[in-house]
This record gives sequence, structure tokens and C-alpha cells, in this order.
Amino acid sequence: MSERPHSPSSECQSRPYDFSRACTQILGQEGLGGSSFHQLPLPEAGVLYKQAPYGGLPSAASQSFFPFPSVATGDYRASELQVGDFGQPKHWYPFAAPEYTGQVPGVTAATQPINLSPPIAETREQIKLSDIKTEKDTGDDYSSEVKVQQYPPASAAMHQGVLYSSPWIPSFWPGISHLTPPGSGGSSNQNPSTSSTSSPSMSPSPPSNGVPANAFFGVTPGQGAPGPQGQNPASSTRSSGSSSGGCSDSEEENLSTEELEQFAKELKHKRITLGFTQADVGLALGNLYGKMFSQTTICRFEALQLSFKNMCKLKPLLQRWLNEAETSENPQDMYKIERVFVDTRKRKRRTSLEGAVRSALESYFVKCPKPNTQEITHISDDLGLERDVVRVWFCNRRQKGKRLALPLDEEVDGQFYEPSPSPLNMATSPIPSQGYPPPSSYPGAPPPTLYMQSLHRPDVLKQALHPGLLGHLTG
DNA sequence: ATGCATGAGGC
DNA sequence: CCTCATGCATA
Repeated sequence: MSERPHSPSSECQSRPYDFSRACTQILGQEGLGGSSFHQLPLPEAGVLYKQAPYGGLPSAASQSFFPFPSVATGDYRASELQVGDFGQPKHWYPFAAPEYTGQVPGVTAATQPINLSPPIAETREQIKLSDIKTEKDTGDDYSSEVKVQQYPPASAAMHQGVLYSSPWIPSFWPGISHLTPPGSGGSSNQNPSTSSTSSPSMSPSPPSNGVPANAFFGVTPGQGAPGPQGQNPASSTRSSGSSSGGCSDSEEENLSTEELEQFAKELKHKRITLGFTQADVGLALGNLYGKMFSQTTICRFEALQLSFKNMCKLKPLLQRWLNEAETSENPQDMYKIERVFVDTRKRKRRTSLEGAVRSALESYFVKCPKPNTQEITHISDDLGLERDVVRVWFCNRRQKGKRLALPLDEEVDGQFYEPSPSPLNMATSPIPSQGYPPPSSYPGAPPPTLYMQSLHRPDVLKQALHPGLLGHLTG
């Protein structure tokens, strides 16, 4: 522990990422054609990821480049088709049969009823098929369907996980804030061996290791889940804080990124060693704490792809799970539960953006990470995408850009998004209806933005475009 | 492992 | 409309 000089950015996500809308200005100038965007301090989104030691995400890099055929359609349906998405009878297949019940297959886990005992509440709660709400009239698209989600091998029927509404343990999240109790106690690894003795079967309300279970369940409704801000600005506080005085409210022991990194690694390793899958862990958490998580989340945790704050929040839970799993004679007890869940809500079909389109979006993003309405419209229009798709894309992109990463140079990153100085009146900003990316007329024109991107990372360009085009541009 | 989506909170 | 936490659906 003494070896790292780096300053733990304890800021926990409360960064001032304020991509102000300088975009307008930027975009407004002459559009891609111009060199204006050059001045953008934004080095290029990609950089952000690169610094993450953990996997960095290849992102656009691996996209297959398509010759942007019919992107212009503007209808995601169209683009999807060209992608060849259609051939499969996917999930969204509108089968009305309420098979959810049959979902519970083998029920291997039946052998271990243990954790099943919990106050499972109403599994059916989410099964109300009638709840189908029609989002848009575009009914033809995402038809209402019954999604039956099943988890792998497992088996014993169990309650759906996410018990957001679960009657029990109403305030479960509450305690979370006390992450990382100073020193020994908390999240850091307390030797499970010594303390635990734990209960072989982890029931939902295990006295478990030294941790006072009550702390988890009782109280503090206050900053539970909603408390993004509860996090505290911490901006200044740094994990190392070495007892900086009594921390007024207790809590907020900011975990250092290193701690998280280390824990994530440990978790993954042990998890695998113990034979659990990410999904298992997610389910196990549901058993232990009543709050289930998806494979995705566990995966992201291990890969440190969650926001710092989120990582901090989940760590204690995973820590506990890990302790339990390690000490338990039959770790099996903890998992193998199945989540049967039928969600009737219709989810928009996932839009599959072509490589070229993505690249184009990337380009736009580089120029302006936070486009305003008009800009979004313009972009969507230009790329022939739905506005919402574009909007969501940007949201996700921003989120991705932030996530936990940026441990060290984040400050820099903050700057990127914070064009601050210029008050830009985007309001007046007339989205350069002319400027933007060159008036690419769809059919043949390559996303104009692409070449712009090349200014920052030629590699991307090369990947996104095919030789021909490339030559065109460079030529 | 990750792209696109949803929804709850916030302004 | 945004941010965030999450997850379905996919590659």
C-alpha cells in the first residue's frame, strides 16, 4: 500500500462534466469541413478509455465497416434489416403463450431450498401480462410480447430478482453508504476465515461476518438508491485521507480506485475459482440481500466499467457475497436460483447501427459530446436515424465515457467536457443548417464526419471506411 | 463483453 | 432533456 503515489481520485463521479453546449458553437462553425473542431480540447473520446487498464474497450475499432447502404431510411427497422437481423426468431417474437410458468425447468436447485425461503413476495408481480403498455403507435415494430427470461442451468424457481417493489426489506440500500469502514472492518478484506465461521447457508438474513446485518436492513431510508448525491462531493476527499479528522457524518470512506480494481480482480478470480458465473453472483446477491443484479452488472463491476460511485455501492455487497462464498461449505447454496421473469413491457427493438453510422456518431461526439435538441435533430436527420436513437446514443456515449475509469487523468477529462469559458448562447445558436457536416446526400456520401474523425484517429477511419472511400477522402 | 434501451430522479 | 443505474439482447 505505500507504493502508490497516485492520488486516488475520490471524486466519485461527482465530476463536473458539464459538457456545456459549446457544441453549438463548434458545430456551428463550418461543420466538418472546417478545421475548427481542431481547437477542441477534446482529444478524442477514445483516449478516455485507453487509460483504463482494465480492458479498454475496443469500441468502434472492431466495427465492421459497412458501406452505409440504406442508412438514409431513417427507420431503424430498415437498418436492421440490412444487417440481416431478420432471419432469427428472436426473443421479441410475439408468442403469446404464457409459458413463464413452464420456464422453471429442471429445478435442480430444488435440492437446496435454503435461500428460497425468503420473503419472496409476489413473483407474479411482474407477470402481469395485462400490463402491456403501448408506447408508441409504432405498434408494428415492437410488438407486445412476453419475454421469458431464463437463467442458465439452474433451477429452483424463485422470485424474480429485482425486487424494487418487494415488500420486504424496503430499505435495503440504506446502509450502503458506509462503504469501507475504516481499516479492518469493512470492505477491505477482512479475513473471512477468521471472522466468519459464517453460516453455511446464506440465508437472506445472515448474521454473517462481523457485519451487523442490521446495518443493512434497518433504516436510513434517506439516501438509499436515490442518493446519487449522497455520495458527497468528495471532490476533495481522497481515500487516503488518513483519518482526516472525524469525517463529519461517518461514511464516505472513499474507496480508492486501486482498492476497487483490486477487489474487482479478486472477485473475479475467486468467483471463477468457486465456479460461479457472473449471473450466479447476481442472483446470489438477490438471495443475500434481496437485490438482484444481472450478469451485465456483475460483468461491469469486474471490468470496472461502472461509475465510481456505483462501484463503491456494489462493492460491499459483493464483498459480503464473496466472504460467504468462500467460507461456505457448499457455495452451491448460494446460487442456482433461477429467475423467472416475464416482462411484458415491450422494449424497443435494439437498433443496430452500422459501423459507418457509429463512426459518424463518434465523430459528432468528438465535436460535441452533448448536442442540443436541434443538433440532435440535425444529426439524426443527417444520418437517417431516429432522433431518439441519436439522443440515446449520445447519452450512452457520455455515460460510457465517464464510467469508472478516468481514475487518474480524469481532471483532464473534466476539462474536455467543460467548455465552460464560453457562454455560448446555444439558444441562439442557429444550428448551422448549412454547416454541419457537409450536406451529405445520403446514398452515396459517406458520413462526412468520418473523415473528420480521421483527424483524430486515422485508425478509426480506416476501419470505418473502406479503401475506396478512404482514398476518396484522402485522395 | 457490450450496444442500445428503460426509468427514476433532477433540474 | 439529462444523468445514472441497470438490464435485455446480442455479437
